Amino acid sequence: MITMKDVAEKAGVSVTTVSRVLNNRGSISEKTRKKVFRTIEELNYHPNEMARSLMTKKTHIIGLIVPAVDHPYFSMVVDAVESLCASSNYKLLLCTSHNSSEKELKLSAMLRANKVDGVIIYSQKEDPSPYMDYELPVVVVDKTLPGIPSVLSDNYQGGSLAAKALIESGSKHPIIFGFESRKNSISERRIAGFRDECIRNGIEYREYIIDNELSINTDFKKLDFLGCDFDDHFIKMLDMYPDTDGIFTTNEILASKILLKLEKIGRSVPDDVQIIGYDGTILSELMDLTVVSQPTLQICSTVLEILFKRMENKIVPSSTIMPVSVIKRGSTK
Amino acid sequence: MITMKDVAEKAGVSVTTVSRVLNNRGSISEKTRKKVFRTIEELNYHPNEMARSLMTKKTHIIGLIVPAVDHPYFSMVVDAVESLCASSNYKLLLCTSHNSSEKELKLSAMLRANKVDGVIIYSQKEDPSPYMDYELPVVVVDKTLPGIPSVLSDNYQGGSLAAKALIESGSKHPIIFGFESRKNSISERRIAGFRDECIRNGIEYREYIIDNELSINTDFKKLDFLGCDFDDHFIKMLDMYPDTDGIFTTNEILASKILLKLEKIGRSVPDDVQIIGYDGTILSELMDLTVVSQPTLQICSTVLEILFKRMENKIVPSSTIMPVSVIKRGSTK
DNA sequence: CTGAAAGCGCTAACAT
DNA sequence: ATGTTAGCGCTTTCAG
Repeated sequence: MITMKDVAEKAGVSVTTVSRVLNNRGSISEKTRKKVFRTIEELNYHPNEMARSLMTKKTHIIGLIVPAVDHPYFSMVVDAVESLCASSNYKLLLCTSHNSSEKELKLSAMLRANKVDGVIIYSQKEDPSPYMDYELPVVVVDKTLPGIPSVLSDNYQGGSLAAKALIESGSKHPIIFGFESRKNSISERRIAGFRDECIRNGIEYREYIIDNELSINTDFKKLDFLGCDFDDHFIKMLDMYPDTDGIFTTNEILASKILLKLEKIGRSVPDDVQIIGYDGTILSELMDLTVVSQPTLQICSTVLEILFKRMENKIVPSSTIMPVSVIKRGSTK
Repeated sequence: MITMKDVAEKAGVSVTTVSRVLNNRGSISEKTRKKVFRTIEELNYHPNEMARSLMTKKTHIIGLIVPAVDHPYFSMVVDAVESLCASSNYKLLLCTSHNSSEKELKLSAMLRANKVDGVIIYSQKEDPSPYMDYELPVVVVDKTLPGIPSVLSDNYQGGSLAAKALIESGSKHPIIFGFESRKNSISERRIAGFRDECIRNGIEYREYIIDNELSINTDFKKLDFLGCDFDDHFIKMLDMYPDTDGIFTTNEILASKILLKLEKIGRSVPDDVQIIGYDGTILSELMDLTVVSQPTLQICSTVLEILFKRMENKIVPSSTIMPVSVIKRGSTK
């Protein structure tokens, strides 16, 4: 392995000079600069960023913890964060927590040990204490954690917009179908928004919520919970509320499943039943699904903006809420 | 920031001893070990992995370059690689090349500078020379590059299986619809397999290939090429071949678009026209699409296996081909 | 069983 | 304009 020392010796200068040439610091005669660059070429030398980091105490690496990458929404998030990092000359160390709070803790410790410059977490934790004396700038997303800056989209508004969209396009008996309503979760806010909007419009509020420890993200591929799979739950719901003519789900995957299932049992979408999902990834586009769309790119760029500010010890908002919007497609009238 | 020196001083031992305790090397009296661990706790000390890497010359980081994360197939890949890395105690530095050969080059140089232990590339390059004197172990995926170990799925077989599936379920006039047939590309192999299988079965080979510099991955969200969008091309194809009763596309996104489009223009799937896509991500599952499915997890684990071997300077196969299979769903009979 | 000293590859005062 | 020296936080001989 070629080091700066090798270059210095071969070029007949000191390592400091080589360092100066490379970092464009101080003043160097054009002659030595040329010579150094030539030797660098000849030796095919590449500076060691790790060694540099050890001195500068900056790795230019951002750590990102998401529940899974293999999920349309988070793949969008990861893509956005990576692109934004790259354009600010940062690199991305990517971790998946698989919705495990313990894994998240281990990963954040690992990121600290690896001296990343900042961390973004789609957190599972309810307890902020591990991040209080964490030493590293952190931003949590899709959740508020006391004392930690957070960025969320307006989930309450999302639920409300969904109800409004359904009602405005003629649904008399809308229902929300989904899972997980832990206090303070994003699902819970979406549900609340939906409920309140129904009530405001004088429409009976209906829900079919599968209260499950496994959230959608853990096992979104199976969608199999409490020993009872999606089909069973869905049929059960239709039995309970046979006059259902509008369904809101707190994510797109479930909405897609429902779309398919309804067609299979001979109920037409959107004429018979309307569907509105949540997220706004490529999936909803390809399925022609009406959705509440999150401004993912803007969310991520806000997150990074805040993280970068925190890295410079600037004051940042303790919480930032981004507005959502409805994208109307073929699953609603 | 707490360093080993702080721990050593407070515990009244040398840094060597602290290092030994941490790495479980040499022999340490139970008493000092206890004392050191206690001090570490008290001081909330966390070893600096960067500094350690500088000595050990191992970062335990793997670099991965994919065209995009925001794509169902690659999000699956990234998820698989990350999980496999994590279970081998490696971390993942994720990069996107956006199908640019120059970006790929810059990224691979960056990864080398950051002293990752190995690199996995979904490469865009035709020229292997940058990776010949790269110093780092590399594995390329979905492409062969002379002199660089590669892992691919059997794209020819995939095309052939697609044709076979279509023909066996009654298609008399199958066609392949897609883009990019650059020599040696994976699409080209899929097309070749499809063509040969048609010929073997005495069926007229038909294709509608949009030969485009922009590959599917670059702009898969728009699917808009040569100033002519998907709809135009698709309608043009149906005009050219009105008796089409089976369509094979070299990816799932296109297949999904086609599925929707056919329904819109009143042609029923699979009764009127059958569709078979390629990849086998969550998308095909949700769209109830028959596909040629890649064994993504196995591919990724093979890639890592080879990479780890290369990192130990073991001999590895120059190329490994994995078999694909058809998953039958609702878009074929 | 423990410590002193050297050094990983680089940057940053401080000289000259 | 350039070199000398002293580290960054850690591991690793080599002594004792």
